[in-house]
Amino acid sequence: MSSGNPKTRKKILHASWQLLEAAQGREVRMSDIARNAGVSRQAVYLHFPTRSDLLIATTHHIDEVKNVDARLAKSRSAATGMERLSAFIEAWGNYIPEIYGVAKALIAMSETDDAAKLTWDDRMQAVRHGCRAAVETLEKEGQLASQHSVTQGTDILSALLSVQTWEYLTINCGWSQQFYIEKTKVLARQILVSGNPGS
Amino acid sequence: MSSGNPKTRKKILHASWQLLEAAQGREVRMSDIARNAGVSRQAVYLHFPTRSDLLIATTHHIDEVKNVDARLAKSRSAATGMERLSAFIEAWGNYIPEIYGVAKALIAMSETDDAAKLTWDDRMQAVRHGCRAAVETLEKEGQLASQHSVTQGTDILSALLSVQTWEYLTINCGWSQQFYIEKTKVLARQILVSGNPGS
DNA sequence: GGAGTTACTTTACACAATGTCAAGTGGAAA
DNA sequence: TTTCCACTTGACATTGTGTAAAGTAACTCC
Repeated sequence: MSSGNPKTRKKILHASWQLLEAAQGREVRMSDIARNAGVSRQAVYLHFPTRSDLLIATTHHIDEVKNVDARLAKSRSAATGMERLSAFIEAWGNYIPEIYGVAKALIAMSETDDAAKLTWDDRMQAVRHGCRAAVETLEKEGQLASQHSVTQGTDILSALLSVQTWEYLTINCGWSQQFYIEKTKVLARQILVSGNPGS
Repeated sequence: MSSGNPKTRKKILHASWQLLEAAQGREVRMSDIARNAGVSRQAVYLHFPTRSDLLIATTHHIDEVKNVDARLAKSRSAATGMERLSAFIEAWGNYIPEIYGVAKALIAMSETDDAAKLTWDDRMQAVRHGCRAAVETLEKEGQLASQHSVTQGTDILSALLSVQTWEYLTINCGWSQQFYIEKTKVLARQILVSGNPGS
């Protein structure tokens, strides 16, 4: 963060982002990123001491550009728990494909790198907060299905909204993005809302 | 398969299995496996030309020892769709922790190795078959929730029973194995069974 | 305008892990 | 006794990450 020209830093982050999205997180080397950014491999290491640092910075960079926080926060203004649930599923669910490549790389890195794991866990924590807010609202309205506590409902909803589940349903099962969003809303209602009004 | 003493092969497979389970799939090198098996690193390469081959063989070896097929098939003898659902969730859900370490390694390998990907996809296909059989039975009984088709129900159930979802709920959320099984049964009923009798 | 600073390039190398190669060994079978 | 088999030993190629050090071009400050 301290050393180097911010313009070069941005060039590197942009190249990293672009390549990771294009390759869906796979087989993107430091040298590929350097070449694509039009700088030497060592310039990358001047800005980001390790691959993990670069992946983490790329994640934060995308968050900033795409303004995730604001997008997720929007769901908080919904009036009812049901609306809040839908709004959050839309906000996060539609964000996943935009970060999928980088997320994949970061998840893979998490297996061996603690800093990467912290960054990803932090991200998941933010999603959990959104989930919990929706589930808590349902509970206050007396609408939460009796089968689950607030915490359990949060666990289940965030599992449903995990990148891994998104990946399985869209990429492996062939669901379209729109279908994934609609279906996830239906599932969340079936699971979390008492009386279960369905689709 | 052709060359080498079958006893040595088994020693290697056993060491591989043991180490992968202990390390939960992370940071297990060919040399670690060789040392643990009491053979030279090159002996491992004589039996398994690549790391991917060894992981694949280890997966098959565990399946054989643990007799997965028989365990999964057992659910097919259940009378009703609901019972079939429960039996399959128990059979597969309780198998996951037994293969988790090797599964993790194989999934990681799948990112870069086509043969590993084929092996893992094949495994997932077997799970899907079990899921589909249960969902189809529900449908024939007129019990399948109207929100989902057989294929969609299969997609959802297999997502719920994925290793990744198991990992998230047990390891990240702290659910016990037993709780995971019971909760997954409740979820499957909420999602798939019309009228939704609950827990 | 010369000295120093900054940001980057170039080149070289250390290191870890996979995978290859070839010569050697020890025991069992012909 | 010779031959073969299964394995060992040790050397090496390759790929990717990360480090180190010298060089360069532009810009800044007296």
